[in-house]
Amino acid sequence: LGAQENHSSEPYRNVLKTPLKQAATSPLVLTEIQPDCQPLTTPPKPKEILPADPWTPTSNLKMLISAASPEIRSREQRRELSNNTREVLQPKHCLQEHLSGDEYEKSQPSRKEKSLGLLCHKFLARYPDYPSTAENNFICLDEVAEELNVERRRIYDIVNVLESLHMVSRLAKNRYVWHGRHNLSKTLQALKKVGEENKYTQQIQMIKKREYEHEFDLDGERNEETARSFVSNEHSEMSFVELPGMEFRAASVNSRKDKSLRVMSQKFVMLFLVSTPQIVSLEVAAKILIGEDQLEDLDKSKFKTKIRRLYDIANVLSSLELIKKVHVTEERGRKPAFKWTGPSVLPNIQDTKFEMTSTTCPPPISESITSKEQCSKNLFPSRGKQNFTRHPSLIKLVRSIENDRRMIQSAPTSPVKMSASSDENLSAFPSPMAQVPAITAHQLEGQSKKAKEMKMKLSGSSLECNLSSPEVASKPEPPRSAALTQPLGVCPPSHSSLSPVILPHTHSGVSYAVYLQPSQPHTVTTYNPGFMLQPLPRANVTGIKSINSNVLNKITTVEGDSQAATDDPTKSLTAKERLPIKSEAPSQRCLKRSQELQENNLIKRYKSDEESLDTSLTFFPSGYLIPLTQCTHGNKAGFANKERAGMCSVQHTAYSPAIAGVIPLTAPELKAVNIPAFHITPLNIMLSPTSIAAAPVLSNSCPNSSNTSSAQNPGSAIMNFTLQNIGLIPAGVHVPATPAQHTPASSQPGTASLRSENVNLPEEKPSVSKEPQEPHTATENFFRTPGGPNTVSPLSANSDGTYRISQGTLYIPQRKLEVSDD
DNA sequence: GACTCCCGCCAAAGC
DNA sequence: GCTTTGGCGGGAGTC
Repeated sequence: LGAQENHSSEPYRNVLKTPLKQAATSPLVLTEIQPDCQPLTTPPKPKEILPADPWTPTSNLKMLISAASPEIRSREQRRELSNNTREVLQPKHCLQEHLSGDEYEKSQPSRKEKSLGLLCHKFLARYPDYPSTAENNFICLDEVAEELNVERRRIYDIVNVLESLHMVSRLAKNRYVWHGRHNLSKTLQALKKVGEENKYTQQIQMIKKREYEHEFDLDGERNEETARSFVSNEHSEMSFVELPGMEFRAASVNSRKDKSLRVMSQKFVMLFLVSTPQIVSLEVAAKILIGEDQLEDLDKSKFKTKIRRLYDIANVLSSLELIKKVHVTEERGRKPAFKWTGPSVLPNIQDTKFEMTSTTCPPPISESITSKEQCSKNLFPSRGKQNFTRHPSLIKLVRSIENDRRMIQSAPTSPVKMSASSDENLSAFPSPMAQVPAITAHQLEGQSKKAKEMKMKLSGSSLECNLSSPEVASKPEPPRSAALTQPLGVCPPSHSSLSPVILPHTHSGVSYAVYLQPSQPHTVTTYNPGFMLQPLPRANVTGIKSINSNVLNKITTVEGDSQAATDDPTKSLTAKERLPIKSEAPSQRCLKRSQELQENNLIKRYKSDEESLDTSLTFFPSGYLIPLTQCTHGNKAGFANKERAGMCSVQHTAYSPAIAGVIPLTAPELKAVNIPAFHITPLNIMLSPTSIAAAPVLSNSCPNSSNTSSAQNPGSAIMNFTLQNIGLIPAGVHVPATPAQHTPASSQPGTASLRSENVNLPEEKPSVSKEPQEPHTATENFFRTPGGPNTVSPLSANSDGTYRISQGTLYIPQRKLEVSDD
């Protein structure tokens, strides 16, 4: 068939392009004016023209686009041309015979002229973006293929991608219906949501992390944790995301769904929608798609095939002007990538509403999960299978999150008003879409929701900490003390005047984030030995946030688009969720490499990325919140109660969506990673009593925290005393706390003392404790000397009343900061 | 030599 | 059993 098609179409093609090759207008213009084009006239003999006037790609492009327009030729005319094609077939053959091989070759349209993108342009030119229902929007593949002079196979490529966006839908054999862009916004919203739920952001980060580690892998070892993640998702797959009323009925859709161009297209789009900036390299996309297939698919041929398909998809998406090709320059050179240029997909309004209110009055759970089910069909077909990025240890966390969520939602003070008018998604995804297994969707939702809740709370409680987020920054600044009354605290994602630094525990599991005064050098901690993390400018902070997206990305420039970075303010909030994937198996090697990278102009690159990432939110501003995450560390035992569990869940979600912070890690696993963003130099970290503000954040849930509700220890007392003294909590208000991190401060700007201790380490009093202790939990590991597991480094009191962190390791979500000695 | 991606084989699904 | 779909990868054109 293909041979026949080619055989007959080539002459036709020539007939079409000949009269148009002299068009002077640009392709785009031609596309616009096609409706006014006159019917094709009899083309001059190619023979006469070719020698003297060789076609240029541009002219051919113009010609082909124009030729493809349905307005140019009426159906009768097309039929006539088709007939003419047969008539001229013989002459063409004669031409071929008369022309030399080279000449005939030249007479053929160039490769570019036959590109899928161009073909798609022609295809799209046939139909209005927003067709009226009254119109006859049927598409007959045979007809289209004939009219566009291409094999039907090529039309399938286009249609499949269009199907993924619900711009067309299959009606019957060889027959489709054109929907145009009517469903596009809904589709994109659905895709974005599914993408978020599917943790594509984390997957991207994971891929980048792997790249990073591989690139600098000294011994060639594969990151076991990462590999395991891939394996665990070996059979993970995601089915086609449908919109109500547009479900696929053909068995073929499902039978080949796993590798369908449709599904691939949707996934590809999802990557853009969840990325910040919305630039996705083919390599990363291919790896993610492969990762969802099978681990063994990582072989080169499969990879190449995936890349081919992505090019196919990208060409169509480019024609739709949803993406645009760019290049990202990394350490290893230039890489092809695409930038999203389509419409901004606003956050799910329902979710937004939920975010805004759920902290105190979440909506009924059934309502909140509805859209999830509706927007994705069989997102996770196999409940037993794990999501791509979901580490096994996440399962428990997710469940606890859900339990907590349910509990919260069932609370008597939880009436949530859902704005019907704004809830487009609900109406957008009615019951027909409710095919997503509720549990997982719910779990995922719980995670994302909690993250959002945290964000909202933070934005409201952490003052102006989020300068890079206009929306957040503009919010009224609540009393500082209010932060303490809130169950959760979130680290402001970006540079702020108050940099969270310490997280003292409370018996209820609430820790506190202490922010460094803006005037203070945003020194967070030090890296041993003799290194210190130097604060980076805001842009750099952003870079830090995404050590994944930046450092790991190693993107230095984005060619072809000076505005590579997204600056859509609407993404600010969601960006908070896009925390880098937790370093699952960070190694010292990474740290070294980080330093190397640092020396290799990373800072400079961050600067170059400043613009592009300007609005990106980070969870690691220069003065930092030190989350004591360990909710899952060890287990559920850490969840002394649901409340705590919930808090922890939220924390995890907020600080490190995905697996970050939730995977039980051994001390060795808690090695530093993603450090490259910091400049490390020796320094003490101290906090001035007058320069700190505290916000409650999730506390750690020590596995052995059964005694967390026990009488307060000195650490708690000191913490309360300190908080009261600095006005962070009203006198009389007592924040029960387990002996944990405290926030002693000094008046010495630029330095801060940190303390960390575990409830189970009574000997580690908040004030002074120099007895090394084997870290048992993540919290303990927060301050651990690099020397070994038996070298917990508690704070030590200075003579001036400040506290000092001795050499050790400070863990921040997803990354470790080595604390050096004085 | 790497990047792009057209082309069409051929198998699965549909009818 | 024929037709429709569409996965797939060779290999050519382009950079």
